[in-house]
Amino acid sequence: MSESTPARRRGDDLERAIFDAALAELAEVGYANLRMEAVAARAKAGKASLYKRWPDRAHLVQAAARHKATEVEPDFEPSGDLRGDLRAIMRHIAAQQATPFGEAIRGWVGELRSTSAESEELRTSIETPRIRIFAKIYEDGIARGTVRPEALNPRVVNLAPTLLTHYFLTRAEPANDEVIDEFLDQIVLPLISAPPTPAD
Amino acid sequence: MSESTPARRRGDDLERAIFDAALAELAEVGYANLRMEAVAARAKAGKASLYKRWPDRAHLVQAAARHKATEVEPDFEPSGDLRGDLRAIMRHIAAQQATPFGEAIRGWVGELRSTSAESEELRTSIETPRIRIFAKIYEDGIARGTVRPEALNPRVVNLAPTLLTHYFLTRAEPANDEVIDEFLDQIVLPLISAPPTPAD
DNA sequence: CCGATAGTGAACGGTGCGTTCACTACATGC
DNA sequence: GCATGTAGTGAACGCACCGTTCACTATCGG
Repeated sequence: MSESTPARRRGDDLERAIFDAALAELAEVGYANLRMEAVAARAKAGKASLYKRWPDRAHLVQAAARHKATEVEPDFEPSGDLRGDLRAIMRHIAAQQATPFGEAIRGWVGELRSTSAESEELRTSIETPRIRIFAKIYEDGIARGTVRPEALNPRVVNLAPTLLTHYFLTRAEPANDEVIDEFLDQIVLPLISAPPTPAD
Repeated sequence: MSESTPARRRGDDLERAIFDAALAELAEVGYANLRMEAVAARAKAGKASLYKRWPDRAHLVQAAARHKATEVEPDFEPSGDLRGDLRAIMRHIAAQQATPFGEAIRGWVGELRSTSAESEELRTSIETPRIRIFAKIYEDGIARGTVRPEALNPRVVNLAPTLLTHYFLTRAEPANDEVIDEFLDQIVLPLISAPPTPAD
């Protein structure tokens, strides 16, 4: 029968199951109330298997977040509609924050104390794909003359994600569509848009 | 003698002592490792006195942060030097984040789950005085013609604090002077500055 | 098919939580 | 200045979860 041998998992297989369990628990109870025992039970794994891999809750959650973060972002091709493209990406990021992944990030932030290689790694693994996409959009806009070349400055490229992340971290939920539009129309677009070419 | 009667404190007196102890502990061990017993011991108070006032660690820290936040910010008068004024205020905020207060904020963020009246209150009690100061600076700049009137938009007024807070939350430490200058020169000033009055 | 490797599940001591209780210091009204 | 109520102390307690250990078992590779 199907019950007799429950098919014991190992290695990456098991690891993925643990990540899934951790993220599911995060969604249900939040980082602060995450119990290692609950994660283990949910993953149908022994606690020892968790502690064999990660020294504590913080590292487990960080690893789970990194796991999710590295799942390939769909490659994005600018459509030429600058505002529309930015809006789509920003909504995508906000939607991601509404996910267990967002809860993992919140927990990670709460636990941060000193700059560690691991936490730097998590941060860049989240930022890098976002930077790539925004840079692509801005490059496209620059080529079309709608965006100022200065928009490619790293801090500027990171601005939109920064606004979304800050909003998410300091409230209970991600920015909704209206807030995203405000970010766009009041901050991002005014900053990056090329002047209306008066003498061209 | 001085030792015989240790002068038992009550009410606000005791409460302040507890806040001080909590903030000192936060500075030493961080939010994640904050122990109620340690706070009580440091404040030379009974645990019961803590739990009489706040239901748990999260509420205590939130209250301590609010307590610090409402300590009056020195009233700031714009000097006319837009960049210099902004730089001074931003450095002030960054310095505040390097303080136990910053650690309290980090803990509060990590614990946030749903929008509660208390957490909204903490957020606005931090934002409001900052908004007042930045608005004052921008108004002054508008009067002098160096700042665009659109700078008074709430999201724009909040931009500089947002950048600082996001930086602080996602790293182990607050923005240093160089980062602040980059925020100013690459984001804030380009966004708020009035165009160089070509036809005036 | 056998040895090595990796996972399971239960048990354990330790620690901090949040509560309770008998006791004590201070504050107030008389 | 004495009696009474109020607020704080400090120790103790049960509990939940932590992180570890161990005897056992399933799976993998040769």
